[in-house]
Amino acid sequence: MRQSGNKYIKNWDFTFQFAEHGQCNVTMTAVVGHITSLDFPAQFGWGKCNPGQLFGAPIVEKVPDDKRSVAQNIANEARGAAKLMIWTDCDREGEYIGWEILQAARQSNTALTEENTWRAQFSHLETQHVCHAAAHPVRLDRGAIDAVRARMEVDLRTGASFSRFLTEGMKRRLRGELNQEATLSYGLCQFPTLGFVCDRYTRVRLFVPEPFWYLELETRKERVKTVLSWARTRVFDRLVATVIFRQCMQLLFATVTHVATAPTSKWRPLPLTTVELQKNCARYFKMSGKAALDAAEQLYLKGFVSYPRTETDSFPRAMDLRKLVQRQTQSAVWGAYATELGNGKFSDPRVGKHDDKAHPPIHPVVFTDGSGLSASEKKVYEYIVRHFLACCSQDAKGSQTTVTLQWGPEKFSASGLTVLERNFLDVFPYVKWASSKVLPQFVHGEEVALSRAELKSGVTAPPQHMTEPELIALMDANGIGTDATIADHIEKVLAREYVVKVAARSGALFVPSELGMALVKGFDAMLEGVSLTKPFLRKELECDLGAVVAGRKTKDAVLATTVEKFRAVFAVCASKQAMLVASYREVIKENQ
DNA sequence: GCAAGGTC
Repeated sequence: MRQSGNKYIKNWDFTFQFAEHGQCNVTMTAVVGHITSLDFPAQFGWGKCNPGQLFGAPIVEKVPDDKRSVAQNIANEARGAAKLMIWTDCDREGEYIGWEILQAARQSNTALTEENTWRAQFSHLETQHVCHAAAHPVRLDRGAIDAVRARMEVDLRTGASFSRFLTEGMKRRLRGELNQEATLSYGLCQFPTLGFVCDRYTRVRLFVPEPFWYLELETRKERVKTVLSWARTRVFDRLVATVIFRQCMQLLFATVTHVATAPTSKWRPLPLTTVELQKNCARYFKMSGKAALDAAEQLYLKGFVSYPRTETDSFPRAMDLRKLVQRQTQSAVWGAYATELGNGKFSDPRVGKHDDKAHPPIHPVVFTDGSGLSASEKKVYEYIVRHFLACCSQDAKGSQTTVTLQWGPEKFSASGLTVLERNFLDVFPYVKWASSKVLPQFVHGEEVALSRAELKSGVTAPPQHMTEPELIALMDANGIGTDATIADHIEKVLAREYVVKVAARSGALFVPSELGMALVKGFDAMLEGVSLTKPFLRKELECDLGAVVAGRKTKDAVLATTVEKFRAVFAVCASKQAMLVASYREVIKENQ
């Protein structure tokens, strides 16, 4: 092992027998994410050109200062190499990073080309799997490389142009009204994130409560009171409710039309992904998604848990999960449960539908009793272990009885649950599933006397303000950001003071600031038929990038149409900038 | 001073 010029990177020399190339002298080294970043040449820097020019400006690849040692190490080690083999994550970004590595290597060795560069395909680090990857390399995937390059260009051009436009334009026109220190940024991910928060806020503010009416029945049998709810749930017309109620009231009995008892179960969780970890830490521990991810990363660097950024919700078949369960038996808290699993209660985890082809689900690797960990690291470690043990358990089993009564023309029902086997629930206290009161024995066709029949009324409740787990779920569902960046985008809209985090008894809530609300209202007012505050443009881009990967579209075609689309949107915004300013003053006035 | 993506 030799040190490199970067303290995180070591160079390892060994020999290896490759199936295709025979015995080779190998140097294995590493990078730390992307090596290069896109930027505009100096003459297109901030304040040096009209922001609208950035849609057509040249773009250059730059090695940022903190990556110079990484690029230099690749160049040093590649000198004299006959072949290059890429072992980065097997996802789109990993493919592009592989291409960046090839460019860095070519700085010292132009004999290296895409023709003698090989790509190992692997998604976890089991020995067998890694050896198979070494023996069956493929080529770098041009489609994936092109797709990432297109994404980078679109993000840069749109982000830089709109951010400069907003920061310069808004501050100049709102001198004395807007904080002159502020940076007003735009990004294809941060604006939809802001949009979700504003949308919810507006729905809460504009909510008009609506009265509704419903029928409720009660029977008393075997001295047990059973409350039955209406099959229609509720109606919003008082007259309709009254007419139905009068009709029913002529009958003093209801008839049992259906009674059934069926087994039911509460499913154990799917193998843990990053998004799920962040949502659940936010929900159960009131941690921010960012704090949860940071803690998980620390745990990973200390060797306690697997790689924390993954979208995969199924374990590789070859993984020895029982061994991982066994390591948890020494815990004073969940050790007994792990021991039970080892003694025959182990069950193969459920198989989810997501696979990022790069990492397995998050799981504990090494046991720790938590000493030496921070408070958040302890919480996150315990969550990861309990989630993993729950995955390797059986579903909870129960029995559900449902009874349906016919009262005149209307149907009513009640159900009772008996939990028979708790299984994973014993190690996973975050999920609640409890037996309800046992229903009395109803018999099909039986006429039941009613102890109470009521026409009740209620009022619809407003939606609640946005919570962090809800926001994370919305971003995930709409393709805003990735497992690794969702928390960053939330931090970004907070840092820009577009969104404010308000403490509440149930956990933090997100509401837009006046500035955030003004931007969303302003952009929505300026534009027709296209929205910068909704997730659709990002989704369209992701869809086009998928087409590039699949070879249905070329990078240049996607870039041409996407950049043109944003150039046109930018032109509209630039011509209607007064509307943004008006929107800001309007929001301020409304709040006074 | 700008994006979003990767990561110790």
